[in-house]
Amino acid sequence: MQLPDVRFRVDFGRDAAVGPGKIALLEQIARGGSLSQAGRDLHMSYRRAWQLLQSLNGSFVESVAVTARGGRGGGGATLTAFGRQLVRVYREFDAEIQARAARRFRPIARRTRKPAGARGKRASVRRLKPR
Amino acid sequence: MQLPDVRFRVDFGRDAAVGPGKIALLEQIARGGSLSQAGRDLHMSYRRAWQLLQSLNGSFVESVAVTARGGRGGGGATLTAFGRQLVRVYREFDAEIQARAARRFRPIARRTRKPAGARGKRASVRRLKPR
DNA sequence: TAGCGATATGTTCTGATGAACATATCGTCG
DNA sequence: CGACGATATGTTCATCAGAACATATCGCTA
Repeated sequence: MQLPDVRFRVDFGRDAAVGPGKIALLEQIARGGSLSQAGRDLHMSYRRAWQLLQSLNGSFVESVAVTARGGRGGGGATLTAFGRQLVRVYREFDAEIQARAARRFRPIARRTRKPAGARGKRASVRRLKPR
Repeated sequence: MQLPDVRFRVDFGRDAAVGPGKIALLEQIARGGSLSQAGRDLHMSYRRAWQLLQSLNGSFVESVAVTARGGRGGGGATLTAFGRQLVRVYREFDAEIQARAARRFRPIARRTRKPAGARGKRASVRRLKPR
């Protein structure tokens, strides 16, 4: 019996929303100090990473990350205090939600259908979406 | 200051997931007793409604709704007890999440940027995405 | 038994999203 | 000053989900 996983995003009216992708990006920026590096780590194009950050910075009156061009290392990106707060709040909420979902959906989760041949017995491996 | 709205879906391993769309569909089925009618109400094609229901019924060991062809009215669809339970649990969880998000994200929500000209003062109306 | 309304399911078209590619620009350091 | 590494941003291409369209089928009812 595996626990349910809740994927969510928080909408702040009109055109301001935060979901798993943007938060993961911020976390990678915090870790590597670079937007392009974060993009590579998350297997997304630099353009996409840049767009997500643009969206975030445009969603709030305060930026979540600042970027620098040129200089030592060619540039870089750093989270602001507000950006770090956003990540923290999101992760706290995330943890809370997962825990509560596990309890609420227990009776439902135990009635999910097994993926065809998941019962101890190993069945013919069907490869789906072979990319 | 408008409250944040959390959109989420619950993943039960591999290929079983429930989100706002499927739940709304079940609610409409419960209301109208018809799959095609539910599709019209939710502005989705009958095909899509049918596929969502297929997906749901295939996700659990027990069906969430049963359908009938022919007969008085041409047929119909009805939620099972399990289907009603799923909707109930989801909605309870939903309400809980919205309430908790409102508290957690209060400091974030109050820093969202206004959609340009939302401050009492009416500014030049810029029409975005004129459809 | 013919007709109706709803379910069932295949096929095709289309719009949106992201990937991929291509440059331009910036500022420090050797 | 020239090169390097990272940000900044436009353009084009591929991919996929959903819409739209098209039938087939079922079984009560008139």
